[in-house]
Amino acid sequence: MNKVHKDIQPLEDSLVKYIEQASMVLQKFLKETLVQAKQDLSLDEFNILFHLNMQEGIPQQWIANHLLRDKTAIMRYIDNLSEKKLVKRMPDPNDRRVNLIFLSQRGKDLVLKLLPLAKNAFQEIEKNLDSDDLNTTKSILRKINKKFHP
Amino acid sequence: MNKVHKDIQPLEDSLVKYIEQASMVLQKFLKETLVQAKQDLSLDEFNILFHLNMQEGIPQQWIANHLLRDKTAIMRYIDNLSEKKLVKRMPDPNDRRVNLIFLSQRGKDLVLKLLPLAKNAFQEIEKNLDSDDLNTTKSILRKINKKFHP
DNA sequence: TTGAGATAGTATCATATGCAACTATTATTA
DNA sequence: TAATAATAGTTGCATATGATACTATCTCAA
Repeated sequence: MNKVHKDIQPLEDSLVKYIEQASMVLQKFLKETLVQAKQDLSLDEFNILFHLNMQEGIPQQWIANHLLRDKTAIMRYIDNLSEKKLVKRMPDPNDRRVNLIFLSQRGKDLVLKLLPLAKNAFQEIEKNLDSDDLNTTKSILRKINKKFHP
Repeated sequence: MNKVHKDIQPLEDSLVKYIEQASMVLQKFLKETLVQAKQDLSLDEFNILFHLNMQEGIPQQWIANHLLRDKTAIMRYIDNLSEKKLVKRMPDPNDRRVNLIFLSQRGKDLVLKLLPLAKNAFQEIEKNLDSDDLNTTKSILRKINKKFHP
């Protein structure tokens, strides 16, 4: 663990690497938060519930695009959430191919219960970081996201 | 897809969300780059090869810590890379529990071949982004990574 | 209006991944 | 020193995930 080739070192200091690392450590942190809250939910399921709290009646495919996941994965998450009576599928009257996903009352209650936890976790992440720098970071990441997922 | 609850909207604009998204779109982009290069390598395997090019003779556990993956995953990657004769395991003379991983000549050649591709991809990602802002972003992400993975 | 192609959701399969248990070895401490 | 704990690597198992192919429905153009 000694020899270091300097001409390759720059890849180590790359934005990509930092993003990947941050993504992983934050996922672990958020997973632990969910475990501590004793919720048997994956991060994606959690995410779906929060989306539904903002926008009810969205098609599975829309969720898949938004979360950048395969639609089969979304399908299974909705299956699980549905079994837990947290969401329900309703046929779209305008397009019979589509299921619109809605939160059940139980789902709404759960989101309201988890919201403070999520906010705490998010605040914990941004704590002690300069707010101008945070905005710069968000702006850069937004640009990257738009560029590669227009 | 119409009603939006404003009090929850802030979670949408969170740093975490941007990081997760960026991580996903960049992973997809880099995977495609690897596919186009006709290399049957996972991103993690690719990553391991690059690490080894900088620091030869590292234990599997060290790679696992550094890449934030389970050691069993690393084990399997090393198995694969080993079958492809890109790396070799050597017993650590100072600690007989440890395997030190080395690049083979074949592995070194492959890294040298892939290095320009990686650099291109990385430049493509950072293209048209203000370099001061990029540095700010890296700094913020470094702080987050250090905080959650000390 | 009809037929080709696109799209949403689903089922199936192969693979990837993480967890827990196990072995061999090393470190710690009583 | 002897006994206990910790660590690296491995194996097996359960689950997660993505690719593919399929059905039903819709869109669009000839």
